[in-house]
Amino acid sequence: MPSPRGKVLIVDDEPAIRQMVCLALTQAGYQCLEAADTAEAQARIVNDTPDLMLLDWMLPGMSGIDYARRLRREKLTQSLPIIMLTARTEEEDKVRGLDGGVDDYITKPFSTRELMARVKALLRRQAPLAADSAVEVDGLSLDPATHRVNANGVNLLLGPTEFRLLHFFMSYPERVHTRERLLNGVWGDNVYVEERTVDVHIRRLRKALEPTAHDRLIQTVRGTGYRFSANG
Amino acid sequence: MPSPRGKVLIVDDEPAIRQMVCLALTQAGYQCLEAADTAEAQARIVNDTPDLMLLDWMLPGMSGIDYARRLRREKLTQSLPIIMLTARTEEEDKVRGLDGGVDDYITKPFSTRELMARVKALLRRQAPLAADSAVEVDGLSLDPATHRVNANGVNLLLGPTEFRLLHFFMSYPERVHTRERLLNGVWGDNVYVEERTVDVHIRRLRKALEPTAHDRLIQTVRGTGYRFSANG
DNA sequence: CGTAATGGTAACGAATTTGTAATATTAGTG
DNA sequence: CACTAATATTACAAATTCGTTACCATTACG
Repeated sequence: MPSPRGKVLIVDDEPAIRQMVCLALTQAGYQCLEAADTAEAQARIVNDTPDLMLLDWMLPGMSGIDYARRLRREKLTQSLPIIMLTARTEEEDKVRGLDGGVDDYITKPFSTRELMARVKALLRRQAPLAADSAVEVDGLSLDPATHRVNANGVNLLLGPTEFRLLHFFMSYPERVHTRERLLNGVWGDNVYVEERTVDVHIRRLRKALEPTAHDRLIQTVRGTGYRFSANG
Repeated sequence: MPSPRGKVLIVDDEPAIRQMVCLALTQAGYQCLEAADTAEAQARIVNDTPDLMLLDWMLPGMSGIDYARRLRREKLTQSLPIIMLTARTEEEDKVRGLDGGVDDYITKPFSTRELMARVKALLRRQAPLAADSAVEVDGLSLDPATHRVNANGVNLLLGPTEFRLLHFFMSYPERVHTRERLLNGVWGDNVYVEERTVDVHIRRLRKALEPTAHDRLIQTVRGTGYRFSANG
């Protein structure tokens, strides 16, 4: 099952299109919000703070271009990524000149694959860059760029979750983390997993660190959670 | 007044488009060259050595795609970054399969903002890999200039995609590359191809490197992607 | 025009990973 | 020293990820 990646608002007066787009978005792991006109869109923006907007060029009342312009003027929506949906029948020249600060265009009819690619690309461009600098504690080093863990020169092999868990620990050492905090930081915010599952992955991480005795860095804080610390 | 950042050649038979693009490029500090067809383009390339080319998909005489292919075969233009301008009215399926010798695609209508972003991104990204210098790792050498791969003195035969894939790997060794990253770097941005396709080409590259056991350099990083590394 | 390359996708099985439950062990407390 | 709550460990089935092959479409080339 895909994990949530972001909220996308589709603004289009045709229910069929909204439905199709939403289905594709949902299957790709995005949360989908719908609006049939600019008034609804405005409400969605205020209440649900979408991460990206798909905006139809033609809308009843106010045109998509005019709406995009207005959004660019408002502080709240100034940096909201917008992908404009244009109909092929529109004159290309018309659309071209009316660039209202839109980030990308998609021309109908479009394939869901193309739509997904553009949504993904735009969201990534927007997302803050993940700090992937290497961390090192007490002879144990982890490098996100090469995805390698090294203990006193020996290469250690970790599973994906153990790798993320260790990365989290090494990024925030010397601090007690509750299981809930670990679940949020390592598994993701909206993931439902039993808290006991953390214990199991702690076990797996410890076992992986055993060969070089670095499992001592992971300490149990009874009644609270776990801590990663170089000090006994 | 912005300082010159590079020479960009726009090849399009519509004067209006050339003019619009050139205006935007000039304002952004690039030097702009124009060509209405492939003959003019050829002259510009020889005389002015542009750093990047914007190439219309449809041109009188020879199509942009065919021209791009030819450029890829010529030594002089082999590594000239190309952004293809495609009209959405073209069948999408046609465009999709077309050889990835092209570095990026932009679909008309496009915003000048998008165009600038892609030009900038491509020029910046091109810098490190643009060097035609040969790469060598652990007895395996690849020479972009002669388009040859050599393993312990034995000449290896790779398909075009496998060659680019290996080139990318050897240019950025040790780092993990997600499938998405590989698609962007090897196939070109904005090309809609399934991520699993990467697996297949990894397989083909591995098979090609098997005779000299250099397939060991390509490592799977489960849950993330692939890595090219001389270290176990 | 036919034949060989080449490229992308689907599909199936193998290997790995993951979450949960069941069981064992430990630490804290009176 | 027992008793309890919290954590550790193990086992296992479900889910995911990857390797591999086969297949079809397209292109290059004789």
